Amino acid sequence: MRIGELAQATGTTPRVLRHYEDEGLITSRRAPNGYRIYDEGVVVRVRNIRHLLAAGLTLADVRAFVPCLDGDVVAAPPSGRGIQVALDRLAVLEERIAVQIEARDRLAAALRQVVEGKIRSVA
Amino acid sequence: MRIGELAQATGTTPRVLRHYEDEGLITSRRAPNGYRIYDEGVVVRVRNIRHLLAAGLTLADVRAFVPCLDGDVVAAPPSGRGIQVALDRLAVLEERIAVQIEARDRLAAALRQVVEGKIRSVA
DNA sequence: CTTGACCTTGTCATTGGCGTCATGGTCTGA
DNA sequence: TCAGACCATGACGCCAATGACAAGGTCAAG
Repeated sequence: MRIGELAQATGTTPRVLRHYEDEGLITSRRAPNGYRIYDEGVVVRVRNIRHLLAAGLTLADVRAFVPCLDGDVVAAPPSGRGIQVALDRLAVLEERIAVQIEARDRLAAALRQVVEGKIRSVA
Repeated sequence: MRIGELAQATGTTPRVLRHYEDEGLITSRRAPNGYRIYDEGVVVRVRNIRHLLAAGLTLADVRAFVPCLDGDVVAAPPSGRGIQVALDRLAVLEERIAVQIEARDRLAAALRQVVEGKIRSVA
């Protein structure tokens, strides 16, 4: 299949697929005219990449999963290194969430005070 | 006071303060030699900016608070527009947090499955 | 007079995953 | 044979708040 078809099949864009290739996450053969040609299996591979991204990993993280991207990510477990990367990323996510929650609470608290002050001053 | 002193007094850097000035959040007089000169009050102002940033607002958001940055942010309530901006930003924060939590849960769930699979296959 | 600590403006780099041109080759159907 | 749909590479834009330079002026102390 060609890049446009793969894009449609995976809900992405040609731009995205070329980017993944630049990043070494997928590969392609070339037709005589230079067009990229993909095997059917790449569909699963791209979907797995999208799953990992949706789970909060970065493309760099995903590279650690390259060896097992062609199967079901869950069924075909990643290497120990892949798991380690995932655990690290999980920690990063937790940290980011904690920071944002703190920020939200600060903002909400300040806002509450302000609004209450306004209410009191009006009442 | 000069920029270096203000930076120290507010726990920032000269770079940051010039940026805030470019963004119209603080002002300064100039000494004959071109150096920026700040009033004491600017210290509070910068601290308030930092508070708002720490609360997850952007510099653009902070601009809506400019009129009330010289007092205690909580004691001197912002304009209705300021409150609206803060509320909008709060919604953005909530949304971002929700997305990240979802991502974290997905990753954690996938990881749990993988690890359990590994354990079962070993046991 | 010189070192060195301070200040000035201006500009590029960073982080991430793409979107969006710009420019040009390739192929297909009417 | 010509439009129009597809493909190629390459490079800049974005969002945000700085960090990190470069190249230069200013001033106090030794």
